[in-house]
Amino acid sequence: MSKIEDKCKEKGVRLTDQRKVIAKVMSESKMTYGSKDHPDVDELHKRVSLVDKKISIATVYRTVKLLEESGIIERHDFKEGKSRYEPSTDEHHDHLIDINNGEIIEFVDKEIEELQNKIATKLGYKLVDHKLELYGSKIKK
Amino acid sequence: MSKIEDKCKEKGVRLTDQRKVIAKVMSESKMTYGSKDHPDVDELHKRVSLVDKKISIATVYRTVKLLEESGIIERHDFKEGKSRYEPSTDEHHDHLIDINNGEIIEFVDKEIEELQNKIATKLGYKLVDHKLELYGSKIKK
DNA sequence: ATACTTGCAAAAGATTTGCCGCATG
DNA sequence: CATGCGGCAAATCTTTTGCAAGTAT
Repeated sequence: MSKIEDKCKEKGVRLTDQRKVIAKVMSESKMTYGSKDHPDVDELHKRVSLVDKKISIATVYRTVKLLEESGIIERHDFKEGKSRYEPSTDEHHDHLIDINNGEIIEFVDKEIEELQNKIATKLGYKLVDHKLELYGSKIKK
Repeated sequence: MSKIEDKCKEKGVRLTDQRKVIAKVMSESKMTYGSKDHPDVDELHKRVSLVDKKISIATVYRTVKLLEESGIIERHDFKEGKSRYEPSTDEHHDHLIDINNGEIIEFVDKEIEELQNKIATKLGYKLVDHKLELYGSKIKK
């Protein structure tokens, strides 16, 4: 059983056959496609279709929405017209996107997290969520 | 003549009647609607229509795209389905979005800018662009 | 004349939804 | 039985584009 399936049970999200396939595909995302994998709905649909070609793209849309609202996966809107998804992780991370080839590098930086909290507080707000994306090009050596 | 019109001339962007109206509306955005103003295309179209109701929304789309590519205005994709725009400023700033009412607070923080540069460099990238959005709720006193 | 702009409506791309049959508790 | 779920196609929403006519250089 996949990690995401586990989390669904914890959160009381009902697991149908279709959802199990989608959960499995999401769970195996980085394992199979590398740490830079952040598939969009179309890509997810292609992958689940390999397992069960009857699953419609509408179901994929409905499921990622459900999983996102349950905090099980995360949606990102990088500078394209569509959303990309990844399984939620225990430790929050941010993204650096290679502007030349679209590669996504994940990073964790405690200092920047604290700083964001400090800024929000200074402005009179409680920080609930945040988005930090760096866009850059590879330095050649 | 509006500030944005000025910048168009500097950059060699041709100024048609329609573009002048759109430039004016963008220039007066924060002056007229407050520092929290980041209108979307639909809102811009409404505002330019008050000046000249013949201007089509397609022209507004084409013009904001042009202005954005020229660096004269900036596009933001906050967590909604559509883009919002604001005139470019000399000093870079980021945004805090009130999750309860959608209000946008702008802020500048040198420290966080430096930190981002440092992170990109450490990862072997030259930082070209970045996006930082904080989402929070107002602290009551 | 040549190249750029615009308005209109149609097209496109991503996402949502109505309907209805099907599955599940 | 009652509620929720999934497939399909149609609808929606934002944004882009083809075309023909108009404008500027």
